[in-house]
Amino acid sequence: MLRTVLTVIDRTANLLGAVGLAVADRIAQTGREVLEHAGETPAALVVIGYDLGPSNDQLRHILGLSHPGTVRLVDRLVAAGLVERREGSDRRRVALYATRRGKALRERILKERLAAIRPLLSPLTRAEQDTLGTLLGKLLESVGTTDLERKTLCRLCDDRVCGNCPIPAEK
Amino acid sequence: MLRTVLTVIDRTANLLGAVGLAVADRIAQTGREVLEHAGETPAALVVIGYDLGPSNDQLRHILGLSHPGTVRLVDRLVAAGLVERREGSDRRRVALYATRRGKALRERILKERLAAIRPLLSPLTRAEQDTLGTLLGKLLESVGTTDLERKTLCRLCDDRVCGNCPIPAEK
DNA sequence: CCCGATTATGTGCGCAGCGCACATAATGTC
DNA sequence: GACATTATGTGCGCTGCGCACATAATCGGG
Repeated sequence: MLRTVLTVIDRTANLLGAVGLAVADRIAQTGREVLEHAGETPAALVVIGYDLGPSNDQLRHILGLSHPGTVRLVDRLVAAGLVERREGSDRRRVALYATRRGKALRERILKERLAAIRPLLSPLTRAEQDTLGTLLGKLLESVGTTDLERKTLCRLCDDRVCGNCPIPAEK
Repeated sequence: MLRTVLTVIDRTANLLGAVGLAVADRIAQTGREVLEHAGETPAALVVIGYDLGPSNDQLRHILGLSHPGTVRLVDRLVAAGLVERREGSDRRRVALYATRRGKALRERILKERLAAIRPLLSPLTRAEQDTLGTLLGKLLESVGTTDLERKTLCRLCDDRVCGNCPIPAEK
């Protein structure tokens, strides 16, 4: 009996795993198409594009990369003309800002990402979509305890379509 | 008004994107920890482990990789002693099978994957988890139209906790 | 006020994962 | 039996990333 209950829970977990994989696959593909770069590069552009001028180190923590990996990633974005390094509050820090072109591509990433996910919801009725949204919201609240974790979680989000996203919220 | 409705839908899509990213991150991490290999390598071991002796080419389509990429991936699995190449039905084909060690690691991957996802469901009540499962199931039904797409979708699934998974179902 | 600890960035180097172009072997087809 | 088709494997290079190390700026205590 207990066995059955556990199996049911795990069935849901397994389904969540499959959906998560499908979603991540689609997001990664749009990232490659729009940016011609993979890995955490799209997320980096989204985070930098909030215009808060994050340092290399802040970015690194959000993306969950090593420090050299982050430097090289920014190198690539700079070489592509999408990001520029400005002087930070401190003479050691850099402040990262998206260029005009970078912001335009960032817009496309966010737009295409939503466009890639949206069709997955189409088999559900409006009411079911609402229910799903509520459940996912509840689920997400408990995922990120620290502010950093929540920023990592939302590193590819479009904060304009989602109330109180943690990244731009706290300057 | 229409604007508002669209925003609500996109809010759900955005939340799904965040959850999907969180799930995929966790799955990828367990893959690295267990296997010390990243990318599609864990999925390959899971697919091969169904003991149907897939060819290199069948595997490649499921994983969505190029053919040389798949060969090298299998090379790595063979080098690690997790997979062996046997003679296929045809003298050109290879039939891939997991070794004893490969099967053991595959078990760990599946187990750790579920263990990584399960905590995400904990903020939901049992009833809510049930509802979520139903919604996700409905959503998944429409994702994979072809048999191949469904195999790709389920390439990391534990079919034992999830009724009618398409991969082992059709021999 | 200066000197060591800390913080932040950048570099040399290498490795994993993957794709393109090409080579080779086995099987169908006419 | 010649030729397209199918399936695997190789040479080569590129992207994304981490480790170890170097360097510059700031902080903190004597």
